[in-house]
Amino acid sequence: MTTHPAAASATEDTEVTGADVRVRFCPSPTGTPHVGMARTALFNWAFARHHGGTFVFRIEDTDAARDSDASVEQLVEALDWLGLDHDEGPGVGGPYGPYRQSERHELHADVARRLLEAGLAYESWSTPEEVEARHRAAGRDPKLGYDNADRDLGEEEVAAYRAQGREPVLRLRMPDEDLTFTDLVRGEVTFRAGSVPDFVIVRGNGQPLYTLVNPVDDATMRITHVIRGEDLLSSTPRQIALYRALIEIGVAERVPTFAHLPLVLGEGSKKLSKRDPQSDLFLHRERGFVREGMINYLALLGWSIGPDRDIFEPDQLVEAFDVRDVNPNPARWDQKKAESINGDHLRRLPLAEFTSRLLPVLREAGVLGERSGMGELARLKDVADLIHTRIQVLSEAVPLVRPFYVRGEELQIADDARSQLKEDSAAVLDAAVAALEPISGAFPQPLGGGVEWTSERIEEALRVALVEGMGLKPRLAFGPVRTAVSGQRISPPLFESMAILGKHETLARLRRLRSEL
RNA sequence: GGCCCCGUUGUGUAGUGGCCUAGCACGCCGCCCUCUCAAGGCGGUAGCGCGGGUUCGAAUCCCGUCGGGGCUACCA
Repeated sequence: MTTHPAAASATEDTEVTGADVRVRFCPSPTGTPHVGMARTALFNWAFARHHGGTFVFRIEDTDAARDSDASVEQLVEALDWLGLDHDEGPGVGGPYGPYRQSERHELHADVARRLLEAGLAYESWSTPEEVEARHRAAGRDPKLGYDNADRDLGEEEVAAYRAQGREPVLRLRMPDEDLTFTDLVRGEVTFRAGSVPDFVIVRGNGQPLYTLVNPVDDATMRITHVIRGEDLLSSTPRQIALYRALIEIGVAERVPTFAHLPLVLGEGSKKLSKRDPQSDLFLHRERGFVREGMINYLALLGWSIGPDRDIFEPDQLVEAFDVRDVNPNPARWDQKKAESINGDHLRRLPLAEFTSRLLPVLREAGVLGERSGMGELARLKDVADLIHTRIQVLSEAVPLVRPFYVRGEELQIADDARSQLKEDSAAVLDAAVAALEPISGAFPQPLGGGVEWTSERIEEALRVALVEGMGLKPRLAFGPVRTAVSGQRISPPLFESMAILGKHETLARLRRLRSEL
């Protein structure tokens, strides 16, 4: 992986390191942010931060028909959420701006003209139909692509085409030699001479294409490492050829180092498509992924921090990350693993922090109002403590927390919980009420203490009454009580829940279910 | 079809000639803990695609083969 090929030129063999590193994330703003895109951004960011280099954010809005401002905003929001801060970009500026491709047309047009003047690019008049017809006539595969037929046309031929009113595209002349480069992820990669035809860099209508604009912007922004998805691997020989041409006309000073990240696959083995809901970064956020969990899982898609560990914080990723360690195998998105990782991060959060991350989710779900009083928030912290180890994504907190914020009469008793009740449930609930009645529900005294309504007292009283008194197995004894208190078959710890609800509310719930039996 | 990439348990990975009777994590199964569910602890399940070499010795090197994937636009 570190073996060096006979370098095509010195500028392709020397890799920039340390603070001179400049990488970029340059999505085209179409649609909503994709997890594969987020992973690409993450690795670029981690690489830059690890080396103390520069992370550039550039909007590649080359395709006016598909690009949208809404998408640009979502991209920014995604980077923001993940905490992938950039040093240069549309919002923050920088010495190599502008950072929106659509604002760089003059540069692109100028470079195209110079390429043409230098004879490195040429005007091409063939239509796709004509190319295909020529292949057929020669008995070749019609799907071979452009045949370089317009490379060296004579004056009269050009004049004839022009007389027909045709508008030529501009093509870059590909070198007639093998193209080899060292990919930081895959090692040495070689494309055979002649396997890549001369490609279009400017449309007939004068519009420059991605094939031109992307390397030109990278070159002029002095990008040193191009870290991107494997789907772009096959366009690398074209870009290297273009870079060499740019160096010749003085636009680029070097060919950057490339690193192609493995694809992110969905279920099965197809590339995770934009249509797949699992590819939608914001859907995961809505489901309750936290930044730390998402970054951790994303990083695991092709990389690992060590042989016996896979939970780490963003700063530990930065500390350890090297794109050379990225595995070239395609990685499958595994929702279960992703949520497990997220659950680990949730548990790592201090209780106060965990609680505050829960707050917006609970408000969104209508469990809490937009404005909460001190009492409501204090109770939330107690409840959060009970569910802290019980959820993997924040949205799972909603059904667990809701019972603590409704009044007894509004509490929904789930069907599966109700159907589990036995004939003796009425007697159990009666006994529970009788056992709890004597415990004082008084509020704590100013200096603390004096509280009798505690989980310990509650548990003790119920055990004596139900387990010892009625001779019931604990799970049978507490089942009906749990249903009455939470409305659920499974709930946070029962006695602690009752302590939080308070005596009045607890007894009301027990009596209510009792009355329905 | 052409070009290119990839191939370790179901999934993600560790592994760069002997430390590998292949480690870790998720998943799955079981046990412990236990008021339910989690968390936690313990144990189990399952893998080097295949075939040839090279070597005293190969998951690791070479060749072939099979399989999967990407690209193949006047999209990005």
